[in-house]
Amino acid sequence: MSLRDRKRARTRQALVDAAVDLFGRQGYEATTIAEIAAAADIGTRTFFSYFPSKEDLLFPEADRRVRVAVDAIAGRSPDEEPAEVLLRALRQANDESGDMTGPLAALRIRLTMEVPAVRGRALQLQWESQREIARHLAAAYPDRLDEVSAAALVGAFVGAATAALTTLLEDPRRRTDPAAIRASLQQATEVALRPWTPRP
Amino acid sequence: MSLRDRKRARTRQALVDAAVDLFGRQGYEATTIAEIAAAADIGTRTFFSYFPSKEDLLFPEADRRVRVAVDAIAGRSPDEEPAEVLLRALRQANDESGDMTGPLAALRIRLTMEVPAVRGRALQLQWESQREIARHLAAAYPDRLDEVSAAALVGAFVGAATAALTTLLEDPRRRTDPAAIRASLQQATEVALRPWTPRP
DNA sequence: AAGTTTTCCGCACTCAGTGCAGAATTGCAA
DNA sequence: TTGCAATTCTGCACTGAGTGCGGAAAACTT
Repeated sequence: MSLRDRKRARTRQALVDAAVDLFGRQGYEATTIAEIAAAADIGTRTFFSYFPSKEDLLFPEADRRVRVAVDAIAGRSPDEEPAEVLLRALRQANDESGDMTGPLAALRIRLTMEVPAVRGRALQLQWESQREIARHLAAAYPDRLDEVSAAALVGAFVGAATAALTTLLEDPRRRTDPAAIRASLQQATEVALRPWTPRP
Repeated sequence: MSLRDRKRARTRQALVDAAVDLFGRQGYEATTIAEIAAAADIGTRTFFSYFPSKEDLLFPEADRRVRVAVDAIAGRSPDEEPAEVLLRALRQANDESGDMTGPLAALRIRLTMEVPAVRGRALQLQWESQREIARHLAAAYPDRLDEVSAAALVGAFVGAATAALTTLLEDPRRRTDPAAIRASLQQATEVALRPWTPRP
């Protein structure tokens, strides 16, 4: 890794840190990009060569989750059902992306609920991830899933998990309890996948 | 309906018409709000008392679909399963909202795929609809569905249908033909909902 | 050390969106 | 019809996101 790359990574991280700090202290909308850039000690104009928009500061590793999920699909075992692979892939994406904890994650959850622009960006990123995963899943099971069915399967799963998790996180009591969250996520995935799994 | 209300409705429609025309001819991003307002013969400033943003011009009846779906839930028969009611509600929302045909609908489909800002708004509106429907469904089955399960169920339905429909509409041949769109919608909901329907 | 490539960043700009205050329009009552 | 109150319209001034451009600065290469 060259000096250039290291410096660039450092600046990028500084931007995220500055943003988390400022968003947390003054709120999202009250913080301008100029302030964030100043706090990270770069010119305002330069900000846009690191992030395309203000919202993206909150999702600095959006592609990593997708990569993990895609790898999980690639590493399927020969007798796994599509729904099983998908379940494993999404679980792995949540576990391994390492993005579930820390101040950034907490802030992201809060702002996604409170600020429409952030929610919009979150939904858009999720949508793109979902499509990418569906493409890979369809490619992994060319004779069992056409593209439309794969999209429906992934859509059902992600939709159920997202909706359930959001509803859950709205309750301030449950929001703080990791065990409750994990349990409900489990419940949601079961609801979503039940129709696709073989019945007794 | 008073003069005021009628005039207001007429202006609102004029804005949508002007926007459809301009978006279609020059593209979405190349059209400014000032142009649209001028075409509808109102001041630029006044635009924002009709629509909160440029994107919303493409979704002028966003609440109607939700109302239809909620009414459908309210009119359930006593022995209907939650999934059946939901299926009927979503079908009805698509059929009755009358928003599936005409130049606005065609433009909306195209721009939702092509312009990120439009897609973001579409996803956000869908998200809100979904939550509203989930709330009503949970209220309709207080002893069978808790809030989280209802959210998961609706999320799975809507997610599957949306993903399937989008994948279908990506085919440029189908996208231009209203009959094909209707057929695709039918097909998409069938694919998406097949797993939930009773098996032979 | 000199030249090449990449990154930085100030400047000027466009456009979305907001607050405000006054003008215009409409509704209502006498 | 006229006069008054409520609502709506709209110009003005402003903020902030985001872009294009061109030159300065930094990093890489030989």
